[in-house]
Amino acid sequence: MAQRKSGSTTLKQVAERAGVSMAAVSAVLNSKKSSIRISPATAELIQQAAKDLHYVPNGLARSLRTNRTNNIGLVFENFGGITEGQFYVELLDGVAQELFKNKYRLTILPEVDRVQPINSLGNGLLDGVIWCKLPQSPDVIDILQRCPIPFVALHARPTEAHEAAAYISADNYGGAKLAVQHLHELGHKRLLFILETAEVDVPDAQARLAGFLDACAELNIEVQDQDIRIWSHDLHETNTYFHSQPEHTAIITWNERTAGVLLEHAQSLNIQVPRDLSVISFDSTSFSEKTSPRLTCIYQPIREMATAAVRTLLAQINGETITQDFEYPTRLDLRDSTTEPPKNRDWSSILNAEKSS
Amino acid sequence: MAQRKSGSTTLKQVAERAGVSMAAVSAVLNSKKSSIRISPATAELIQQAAKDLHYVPNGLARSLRTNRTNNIGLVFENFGGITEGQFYVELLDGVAQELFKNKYRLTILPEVDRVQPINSLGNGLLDGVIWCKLPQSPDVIDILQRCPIPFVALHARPTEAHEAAAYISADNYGGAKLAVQHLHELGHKRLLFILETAEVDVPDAQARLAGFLDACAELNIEVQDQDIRIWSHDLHETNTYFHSQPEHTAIITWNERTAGVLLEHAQSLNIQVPRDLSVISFDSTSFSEKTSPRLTCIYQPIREMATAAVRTLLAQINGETITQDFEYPTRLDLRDSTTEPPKNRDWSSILNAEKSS
DNA sequence: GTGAAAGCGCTAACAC
DNA sequence: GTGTTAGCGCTTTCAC
Repeated sequence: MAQRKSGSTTLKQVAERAGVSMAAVSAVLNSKKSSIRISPATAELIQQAAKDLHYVPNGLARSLRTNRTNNIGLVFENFGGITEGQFYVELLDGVAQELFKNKYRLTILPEVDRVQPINSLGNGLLDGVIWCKLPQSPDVIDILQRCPIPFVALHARPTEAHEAAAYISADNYGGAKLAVQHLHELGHKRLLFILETAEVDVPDAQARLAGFLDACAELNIEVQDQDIRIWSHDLHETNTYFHSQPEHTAIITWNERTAGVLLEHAQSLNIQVPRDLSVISFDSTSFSEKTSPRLTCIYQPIREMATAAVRTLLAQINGETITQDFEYPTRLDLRDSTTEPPKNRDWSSILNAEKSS
Repeated sequence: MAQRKSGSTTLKQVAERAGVSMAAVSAVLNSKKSSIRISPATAELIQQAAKDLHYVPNGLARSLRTNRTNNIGLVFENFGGITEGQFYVELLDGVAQELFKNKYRLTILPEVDRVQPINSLGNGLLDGVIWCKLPQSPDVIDILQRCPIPFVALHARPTEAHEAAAYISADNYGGAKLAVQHLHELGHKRLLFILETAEVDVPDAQARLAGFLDACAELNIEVQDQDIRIWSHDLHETNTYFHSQPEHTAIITWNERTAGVLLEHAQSLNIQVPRDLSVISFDSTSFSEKTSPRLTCIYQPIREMATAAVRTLLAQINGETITQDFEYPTRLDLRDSTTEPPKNRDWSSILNAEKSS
């Protein structure tokens, strides 16, 4: 056994020292509208005793009694894998700040056990849960319906278990459309749409893909099979791609990191963005100001969404049953990585120049 | 009052349904070497009853009883302000992964109340604490000595309250020296050392500054007052600096974000890095591969340090009283942002070219 | 106004 | 081997 927090003083000891009852101590220290009233003199006495003894209330016991923990859980599936980039920093920070402001603590949950999900969610430790990028699989719907505590899905879209949770999402469908429209207005006719292997199943991906396809259909942009790709970005996909001398004049990427990798590769191959190739990404955090060229992006308000998720959750915890969904609008953040399509792009001379250099 | 997790089944109900005692249920479900032994038949019966009732143990009650929460706290002072960049992502992810592997949960703590710090640390909710960038102020030392739970300081150096905690740090002193040596070997004689306003008081900053000064002294590099600056990077410090036509031929920055901002500004002013100016930064995460030019860095093993912090803490929690400190070596990661000092740098022509463009 | 006592759900020591 | 019971530390109802 380790040296434990066993030595700590209890409420009982404070009561004894002050010569009053436990109830009196509890009432004074919680300073709530209690049924009992304490004279200022004894209140002062109690305060002093508590101070003398360095009394600190045990949160476990209090929570057990009150059924309140002031602690909410945040689920990141794949936390370890995809935390690269500004997206998760802003999301996490947004959630944390809003929580702290309201005197709540934040617990990060590892992947929720799909077999015994309730073990993490229903064990009394959490007042509520925010689940990022909630997948739409049947087992998750099952979890939702059996979840005994308030639940908010962030960056996810309503499922069949719609009434069991509130959903906070960005208009990814509309965002993808904006991207296509922007490229269409610039004159692009052949687009590449890239998804990320690790996140191909998240709700945002499906929405963006749908938006891409619909916008292309509306604007008479032809879409072939090879115009939609799923990359892991750890193989030589990019090199292979460029050396296949593709017809695409513009690429829509999954996120800024993905775009960053692409920009790097392009640069090393002597491909100039946006002159030879336009690139547009999702998210639009401070990262997109740091790439060269700066990234044109579809913006989604990551931080606001995080704040909204917390507010919705806390409202639910406080008994408001409105499980209103929110879909945040996206917009185009124009920077320097998109322009008109190249007139006479000659892949071989571009790639040859690279070899000779 | 909200709809609460009150409806959940208790161990008692399971016992009743299985027709056995509570003790039997507890023993079976915890499957520990208990003093009591259960026949396989009744064990099966109990398992079934628990399953039928969707029983999930209440963690609050269990922790209250066992004095164990399987939850550790992570303190980020300034969490909101300085979370930009890869440093915190790697740190956080490193801590989280190692914790999850050991069946611990992670709670993020907002700024610890300096007046009543024990309220967050001694309230029974946490088995231990990791405090990032622990400052060396007297009140913090006081907190340390009164902290009732195991404590590890990450990215911090031993204070007077040395025996009260374990310290995990990188050799920032040596790292700063490496940076100066590298620049010295390239021929630089006038160096600028930049610190960050928000973090000028963290232990790493002091160590780096000391390393910088000592290395310069050893290598006969002159250091004047204006060669050490504290920037907030939200003003026009950089512009003012460059337009003052400084003599420095190389800059050592606080972190990659800082360096990134600097690179951007330089580029917009037509200053070419590293031809006109060498830049070297601390940290060396994946970010430094994405800048243009790629950043030469002093590497510190952020993730390993996070892992070590968790391991040390868990060891302490399990009763090992060794509060061994670790100082991780740093190294130079050579990339493209440093080279020999410019021979005849003409600020006016560089900055004029910018105006005309 | 104040104090005694019940009990949140669980575990572990101790009788059977 | 199995069941009974005493609390962990707190809040809150109910008599005084």
